[in-house]
Amino acid sequence: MRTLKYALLGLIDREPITGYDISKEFEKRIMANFWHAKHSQVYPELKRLLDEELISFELIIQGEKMEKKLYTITPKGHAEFVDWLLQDEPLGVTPKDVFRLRTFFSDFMSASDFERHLHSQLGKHNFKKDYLETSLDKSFKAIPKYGTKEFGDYAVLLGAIMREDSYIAWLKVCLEAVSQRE
Amino acid sequence: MRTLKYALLGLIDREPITGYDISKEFEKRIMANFWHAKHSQVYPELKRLLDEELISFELIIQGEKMEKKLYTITPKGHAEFVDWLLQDEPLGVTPKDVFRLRTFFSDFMSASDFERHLHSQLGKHNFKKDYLETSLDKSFKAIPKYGTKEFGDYAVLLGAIMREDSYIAWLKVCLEAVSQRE
DNA sequence: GAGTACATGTAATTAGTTACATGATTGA
DNA sequence: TCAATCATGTAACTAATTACATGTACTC
Repeated sequence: MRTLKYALLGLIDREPITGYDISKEFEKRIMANFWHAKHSQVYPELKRLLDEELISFELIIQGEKMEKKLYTITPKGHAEFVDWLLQDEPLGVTPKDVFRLRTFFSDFMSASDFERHLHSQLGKHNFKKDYLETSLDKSFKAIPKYGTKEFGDYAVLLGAIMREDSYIAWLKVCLEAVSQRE
Repeated sequence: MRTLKYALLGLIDREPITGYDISKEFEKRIMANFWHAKHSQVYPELKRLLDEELISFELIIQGEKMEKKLYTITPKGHAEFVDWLLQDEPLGVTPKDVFRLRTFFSDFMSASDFERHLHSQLGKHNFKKDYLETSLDKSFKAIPKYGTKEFGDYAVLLGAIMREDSYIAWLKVCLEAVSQRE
């Protein structure tokens, strides 16, 4: 389906960007909440998009001689991106989740081992939720208007928080059920 | 990380099962809510587990001459599985989500195109949620006790419903925000 | 001067998908 | 007898990760 292709085209369409900054976006910025790719996947894909004439770049010299490539989308690239954006896809496969897999097999664990697992997960998801909520509060004083980049940022960040909330609620229900065994 | 290996070992540890039934479990049964693999990935992995002596099989003749392989876990396989089960892993990467990706880029769409997308997603997730809720109601009259296979089934099914609820709630918030633009 | 972040790539391997391939059984 | 499902596999390809590889710039 080449989804990475469209993730890159969209990012570059937002504003000119380097491969390094694209990788950072996937690793720790807002996009990390719904897509990811290592730099070793990003650079070859950028080369491919260049070959397909969907993007172009300008060489920038940073400091004395360090080169960086600032990528810009071409009209052809923009057209392909918007075309993809409007497509309606069937619901994809449910995402894989190792912790749910462990939960499915929880009858092979003692109750105390499973409780330990649940507390550990709860801690991690609470931490992540707090981080996301702080990001939201810092970045948005009000709900951005639809049609702006900020709206996209806001919507996916809110979605990520709601996803964490739901995961945390599920973990608590599991904890409750385990602790109420006789 | 070879997670598929442990998914297979766990399933086989639950009760002896054929490769065909494992594939069905990943494609449309309860495991599909948190893991998946095509039969073309399952069969080679089963062969590998055989080589590693973690599982063994018994040939069953179905009808006149159709052969099927009923896999059983070995003591070595059980030990490796339980060892994996107790391990605590860091939170993995956030799952990829194409619809969230499209939402992130929603400023490249007209409001009506984005609304159409949201309604389409809403329909799909509502359908899935209804299906999951029906499954839960049909299979469980009461909350199963911890320590049974049924508890694992129940916990992950409940988690899947909560995940759908949360996704639906997010889609509704987005719809609200788009329709309230001036 | 040392450590961290910036910046860009390739190579080897593992994971996963799509397509190819074959044949038996069951129920309408 | 026809279609759906049962049942098992391999081949070719795409996607993604881990490891290798190199060098610059900035801050303390």
